Amino acid sequence: MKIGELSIKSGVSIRMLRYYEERGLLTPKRTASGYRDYDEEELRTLERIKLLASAGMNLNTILVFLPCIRGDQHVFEPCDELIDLLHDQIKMVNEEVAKLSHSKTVLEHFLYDIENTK
Amino acid sequence: MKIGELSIKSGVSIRMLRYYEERGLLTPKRTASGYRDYDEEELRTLERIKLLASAGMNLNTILVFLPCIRGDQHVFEPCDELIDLLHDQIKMVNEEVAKLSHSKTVLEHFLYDIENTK
DNA sequence: ATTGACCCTCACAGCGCTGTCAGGGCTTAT
DNA sequence: ATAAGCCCTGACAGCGCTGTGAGGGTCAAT
Repeated sequence: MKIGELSIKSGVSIRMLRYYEERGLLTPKRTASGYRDYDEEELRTLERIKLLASAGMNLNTILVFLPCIRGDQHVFEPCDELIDLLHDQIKMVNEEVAKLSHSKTVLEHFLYDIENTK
Repeated sequence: MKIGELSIKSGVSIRMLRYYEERGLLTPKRTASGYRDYDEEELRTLERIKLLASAGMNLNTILVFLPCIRGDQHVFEPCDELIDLLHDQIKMVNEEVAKLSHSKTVLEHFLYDIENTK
């Protein structure tokens, strides 16, 4: 399957598909004329990438995490050391949430003040 | 007070103080020799900027919001139209939180799978 | 053979800050 | 007058993607 088709199937832009390849996340074969040629496995990999990205991982992190995940989203053996990475990631998310909840407090405080002033 | 002193007092880097000026958030006087000369009022303004920034506002937003806030963090009259802006901001924060909570779900799902696989 | 739709690579731009460096003046004390 | 320490402007770099454009092949149908 050529890049345009994959892009439509996956909802990932052509630009990004090429970028994923550049970063080593996808490695499609090439046709004689140099066109990228993706197979079904590649599509499944792409779904995994989207999943990991939706968990807030950047591409560097995904790159090390990716080999550890099967298409059905379960993890297999040789990746025990990634538990730490996962905990780090969760910690980052928690910190982000804490920050946002603080932001929200400040904003709501403003709103309260406005309504009590006018 | 010169920029270095303000930087230490406020905890804001010299680079950022100059940037705030460039963006119109601070307007210090100048000495005869061209040095920035900040007064106490400027320091108070800076505290307000920090507060707004901690609420997740970017400088563009702060720029329109700033004139509406007194040093004691209360809002005054002529800024009613900013209620919308505030609601928008809160909405953005809520969306961000929702996104993060989804991320966390995905991550915890991974963790669960790892622990049930090994 | 021509056209249109698709593909290729390379590379610049932009987000919203923030650091850092270069090249140069000012101030104060010795 | 010399040195240390501060200040000035201007400009480039980097984060982590993502879009877009240039310049140029390929493929399928007509």
